[in-house]
Amino acid sequence: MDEVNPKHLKTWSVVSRIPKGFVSTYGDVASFAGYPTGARVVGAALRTAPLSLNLPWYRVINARGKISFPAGGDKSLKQKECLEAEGMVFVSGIVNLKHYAWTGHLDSELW
DNA sequence: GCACTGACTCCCA
DNA sequence: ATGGGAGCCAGTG
Repeated sequence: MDEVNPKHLKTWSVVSRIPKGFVSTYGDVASFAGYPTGARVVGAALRTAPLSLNLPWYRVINARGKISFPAGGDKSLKQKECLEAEGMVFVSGIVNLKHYAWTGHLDSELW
C-alpha cells in the first residue's frame, strides 16, 4: 500500500520546517526527527521523497558544510544555486555552518 | 532474508 | 583542510 515509514515522514516534516536563509545538516535533521544515528536515513528519505512535496532538500548539506553530491554534478550546481539565491555564501564550495546552521529552537511550532 | 549501495558522520593521519 | 577507514540505518535486487 502507500504506507510510508514514520522515519521518512518525520524527516520530511523537519526538512520542510527549515526556514529560508538557513541550512541544516543530515545529522541535525536526523537528530531533530529523533534519530541521532540516522544521518544516512535522511539521505534515503530525501531520495525517496515524492517531488510533489516540494521539499527544500537543497537546504540540507553534510556536517562539513559542503554539498553531498559530486562536485560539478548537475544536482550539486543546482543546490548551490538555490542556496545562493537565498542569501547563502559559499567559500571554496563550503558554507559557514556556524552562521547559517538552523538549530530548530527558532521555530515557533514544536511537536 | 542476504548482500550491496548510498543525498552520512566520526576519528585519525 | 583533505583523505582514508569503520560504523550506522534503510532502500533495492
